[in-house]
Amino acid sequence: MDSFDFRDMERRWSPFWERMNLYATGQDPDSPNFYCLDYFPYPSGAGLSVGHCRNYIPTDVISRKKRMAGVNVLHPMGWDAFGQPAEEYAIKTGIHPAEVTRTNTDTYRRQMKLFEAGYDWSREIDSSSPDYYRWTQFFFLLLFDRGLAYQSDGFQMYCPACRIVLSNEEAAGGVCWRCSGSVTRKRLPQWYFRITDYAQRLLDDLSGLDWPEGIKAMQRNWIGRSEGAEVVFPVALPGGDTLNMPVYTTRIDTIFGATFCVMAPEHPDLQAVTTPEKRAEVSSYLKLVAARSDTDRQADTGRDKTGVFTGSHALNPFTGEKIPLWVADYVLGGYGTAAIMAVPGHDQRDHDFAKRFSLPILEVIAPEGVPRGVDEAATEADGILINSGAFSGLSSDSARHVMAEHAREKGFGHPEVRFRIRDWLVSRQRYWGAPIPIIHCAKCGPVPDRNLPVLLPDVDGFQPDESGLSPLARSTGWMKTTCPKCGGPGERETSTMAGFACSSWYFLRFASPGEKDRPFDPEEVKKWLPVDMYVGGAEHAVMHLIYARFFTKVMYDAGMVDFTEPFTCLKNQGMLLSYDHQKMSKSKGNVVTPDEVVEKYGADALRLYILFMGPFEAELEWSEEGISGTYRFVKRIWKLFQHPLEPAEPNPALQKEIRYNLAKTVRKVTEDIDSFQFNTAVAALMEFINFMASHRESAGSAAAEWDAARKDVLVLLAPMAPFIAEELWHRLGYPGETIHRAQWPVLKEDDLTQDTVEIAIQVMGKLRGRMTVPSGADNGTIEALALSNPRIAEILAGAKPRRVIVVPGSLVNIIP
RNA sequence: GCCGGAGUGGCGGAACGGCAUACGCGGUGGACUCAAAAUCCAUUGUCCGCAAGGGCAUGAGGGUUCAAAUCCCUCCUCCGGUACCA
Repeated sequence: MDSFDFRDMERRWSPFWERMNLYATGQDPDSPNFYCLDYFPYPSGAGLSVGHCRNYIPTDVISRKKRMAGVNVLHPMGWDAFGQPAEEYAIKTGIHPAEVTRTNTDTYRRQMKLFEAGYDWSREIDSSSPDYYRWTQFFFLLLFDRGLAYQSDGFQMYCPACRIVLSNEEAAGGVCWRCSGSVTRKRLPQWYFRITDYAQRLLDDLSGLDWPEGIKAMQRNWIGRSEGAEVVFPVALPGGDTLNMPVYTTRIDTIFGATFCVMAPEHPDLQAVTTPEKRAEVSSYLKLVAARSDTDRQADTGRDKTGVFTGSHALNPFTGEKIPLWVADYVLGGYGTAAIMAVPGHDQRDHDFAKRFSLPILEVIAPEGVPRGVDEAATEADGILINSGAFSGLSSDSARHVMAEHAREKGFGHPEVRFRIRDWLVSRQRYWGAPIPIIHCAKCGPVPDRNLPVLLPDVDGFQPDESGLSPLARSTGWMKTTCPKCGGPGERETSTMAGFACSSWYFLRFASPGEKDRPFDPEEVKKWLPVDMYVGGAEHAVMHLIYARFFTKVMYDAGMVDFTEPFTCLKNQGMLLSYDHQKMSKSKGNVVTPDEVVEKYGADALRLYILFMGPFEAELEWSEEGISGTYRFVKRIWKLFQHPLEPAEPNPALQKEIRYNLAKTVRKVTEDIDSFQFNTAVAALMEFINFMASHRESAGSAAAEWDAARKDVLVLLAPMAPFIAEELWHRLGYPGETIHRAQWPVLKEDDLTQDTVEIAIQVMGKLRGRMTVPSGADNGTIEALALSNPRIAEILAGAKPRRVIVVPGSLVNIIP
């Protein structure tokens, strides 16, 4: 018996498969196509941990199984290579980010090959290469030409630790997505993509996607559609003029209870409405607000509200009453119209504010028709309108329609749908990104530079400085150019694009990665896209996934693709915690690498453990004992397959049992892999191997069945443990160059029928016995057999059962 | 607060109306060994019992059903997301 040596197998088969080009993209025109994609990884200096394997091993298993089922598979890998860490490292060490990136991608690729993640490496892409980023720039211009890219000067989210501006998605919760540090605001001119134009479509199309509910819910929440009304409140200005101040409300039904209005500190008309007497007080309040970070301002919703009276009054167009206009930072500058009507009786935030500053509180909604008083707290529930003039008696729901229409007729408002999502800030004052292909001309304004790629120049240092300008601004030779439109002097835009721009179209590039004259070949894209199976972590619920959906819809509108959603089916792998119950991190020193695991237990054991340890989506913990279990499993298979077949008298019962168990296993493993239940697929294989091991001495009495079982079980095992499957396939002399091109076993339904079945006997729902009956037995026979069972007869003690329920093939329940 | 997801042996988990605890880990006893590792065999929810057998167990409490971990209602805990969005 040969001893088990996984290193020997890995040394032999890895190069063998590479030589035969096993993972090449399928090209059979008669077969269906399947595009299986992993999230575009950023190649960090830390390399891969076993946590990443929870992404890459399952997609590899799916791809292998599809290939064996005769499907053309596209399963590519590439690098989201632009980004801050490489640049930070470059700043520290002076090594060019391109070189850092090359080192890191080499490591990633090597590690992926270590556990035999089977990618078509001939399609590898790198978003930091000019061959790629010229097309990222092309898409920038596509958006620019369609009026979807614009420059604007406003307050941005800014991470002081990373020294970089952030999009709203990247600054969710007032926290930087990369460093988790708190975010401040900075006023800088920036480039935006008009994703808000697509808000409704981004929302509507979610419903048709086979994505985790949680991710869809997060996107709906982020898009944040609300239906309400805009109402104009005229404000008498100190100089005698009138300013029309629109406010947005979802509760126009409460407008008779509006006792004051509030502007956000950022409101553009704040200075105009501030009376001379209040000027000093308002400006010192603005200073106070500016000194507070956004996190302070937003995180603690329970803190005492602050604000200052502007001295002006607004006219409630429904009541004709003049109500004071305040400025307060609980009203946000970036949402709605940056001004609100405050209804303290029916909005708790307004209630808090009114209490603090002794403003009047009115009750205008009676929930379930009964006023309940609003002195202590606001009643936010819907109800019947009271104290609301002609509208009294209406329900909140109908009042919202009636009153918004009323406002429209009278010309002081209209129904309005608003979204929470903001435009996507894409420019970054950083070196290591795709340059924005725009030339600024004093005469023509921003002009597209269509001479792509606009190459990243070499610069002396990559360090961003406090000027808020990109390091590219220091490369004056590069920056100074001529305007493509008028030929006059022009200056290049020195911002680069956020990495999320690169990853918003990469899935298209994989269809035809070598295209020279266009971002992709439409024929190839038609063949492969949308992505059939997209797998990655849940952290990109809003960010990458919403940006990529937006890009796809823009391309659809431009007639470049014929689908509106890029990812048909999405799955999120669960996080893998380390053995100390904490997230793996370099600083905690608890990172487990695939390198050390493969060295000790081999790639097959690692792959099986990652699949077996628990449900694909669940958060799980790495365990050294756990992997020793799958390592033992691999060795058990090895031993079983070394066992010689001793000739013996045929045993039909055993033959049948083997066929039955094999068919059961084929069905279970096939279904479980297809539905991402890898843990139970491995368990089913373990059970079958255990079954075979317990019958190995008598295998000769069912030689044909035994051999068929060995062959099929190897094929079932092949996607999950490719090395041992290949090794044993060759040793046993099964046909074909490789097991990985063997036919996936076909389920033999007939083998699943058995002569007899075991039936559980319950009395009053409690298990009291078992019996074996012919599998075709009808309900009457089963009932009679159950009642005549001695143990059951004893329990019933001669009593005639009131009712008997028979579940064919499973159980019988007797109610005495 | 709101939105998602989850609570099952000592542990990871399986079963998602029909025999709870598959599979694995760990534990215990044994075989092999001078010994250990590796391997193999047996056993392993809990309580009562010598045993046969029985009682109790899927976060808590109700309900539907012949039958509930699974469906419905109320509540608790944990994880993730989000939060002054008018």
